[in-house]
Amino acid sequence: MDRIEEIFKIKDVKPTAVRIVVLRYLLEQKKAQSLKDIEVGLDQSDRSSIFRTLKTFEDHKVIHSIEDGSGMTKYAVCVEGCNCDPEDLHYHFYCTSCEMTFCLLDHPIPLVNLPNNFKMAQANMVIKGLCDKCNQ
Amino acid sequence: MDRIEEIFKIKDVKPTAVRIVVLRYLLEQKKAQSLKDIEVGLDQSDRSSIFRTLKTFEDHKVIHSIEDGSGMTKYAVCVEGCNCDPEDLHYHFYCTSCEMTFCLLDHPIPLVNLPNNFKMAQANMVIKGLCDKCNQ
DNA sequence: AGCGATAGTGCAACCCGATTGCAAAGGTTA
DNA sequence: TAACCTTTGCAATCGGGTTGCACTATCGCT
Repeated sequence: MDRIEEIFKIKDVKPTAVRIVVLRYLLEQKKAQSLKDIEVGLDQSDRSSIFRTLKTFEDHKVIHSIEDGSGMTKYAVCVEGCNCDPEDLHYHFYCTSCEMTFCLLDHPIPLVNLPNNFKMAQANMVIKGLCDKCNQ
Repeated sequence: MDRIEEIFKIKDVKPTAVRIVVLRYLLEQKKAQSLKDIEVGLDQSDRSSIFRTLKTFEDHKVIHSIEDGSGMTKYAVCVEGCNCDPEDLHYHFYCTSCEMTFCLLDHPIPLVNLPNNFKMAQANMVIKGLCDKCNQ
C-alpha cells in the first residue's frame, strides 16, 4: 500500500480522482502551496474541485492551512504525528518588496498560555518587512 | 490646539475634511477598526476616500495596520511613542466559531532575531481556535 | 484678489482570492 | 437495474481591496 492510500485510510478520507492527484502534488512540494499554485501545478484542473478537496483534507487533518502574509492561504501536508499544534509550526517572514515568503525554521513558536477554556486550533505568525536582497 | 491637530502637525499630515473625521473616529474607538467598520461608523462616507486616508495615515505612522485573523485588515491609532515595533504589539486570538477577535494583551511578542540584513516592519501573530464561550 | 498648479475627494469600475449553486457524472446499496 | 448519495466541473457570486478619472478644494505665487 503506498503512502497516499495509507494516508486516506488513516485519516478516513475516501480516495477519489481529484483527491489523489491533489495529495500527490502536495506531497511532492517542498513549500506550502496556495490554491492557485495547485491549480497551475495540476495543469488547470478545476479550481472549485481543488478548493473543496482542500477543505475536506483540512477537516480530516490531512493537511493544515497557513497564512504567511502573502494574502493567499497556503496548504501543506501534515507530517506524521502532526496535530497542527504550535510546536509543529514556525514563523514566516514576508518581504513586502519582492513578495517572497521565508520560513524562519529555527524560531519555533513559543507556547502562549491562553485565557481559561480557550482552545487553540492553529497559529499564524507573520513578520513583514524587507528581506536581505530588498533591504539595500 | 486639540489632540487631532497636534497629531497631524507632529506626523506631518495635512488636515483635510476626511482625514479629520477618520482620525477622530479612530481615536474614539477602543478596538482596532476595519475599513468597513469605519465606513459604517462614519455613516456611509466614501470607501475609497477612507481607504486612501488610511494609507496616508499608515505612511505617516499615524496609525498601524493589524491582521488579526478575521480576514479584514484593521487599523488603530499609534500610541504616543509607538514605532510600530513588535514591543508595541501583541498576540490576537480569533475565534473561528463566533468570529470574535481577542487581544492577548499580557503576551508581548517575543523578539525574533531575523536572518542577516532582514528588516522587520510589522508583526502579526494570530492564534485561531475556540473562545471560552464557544468551547463548550 | 486672481490664476495656474497640486492635492484630495467621490463615484464607478475593476481585481482577485474565496466560495457557492446547480446539474452532470460517478459510486454505492438494495 | 433502480434509487440514492457523493463528487466533480462550470459558471456565477461575494467581498475586501484597489484604481481611473473627473470634479473640487487648497496652495503658492504674482
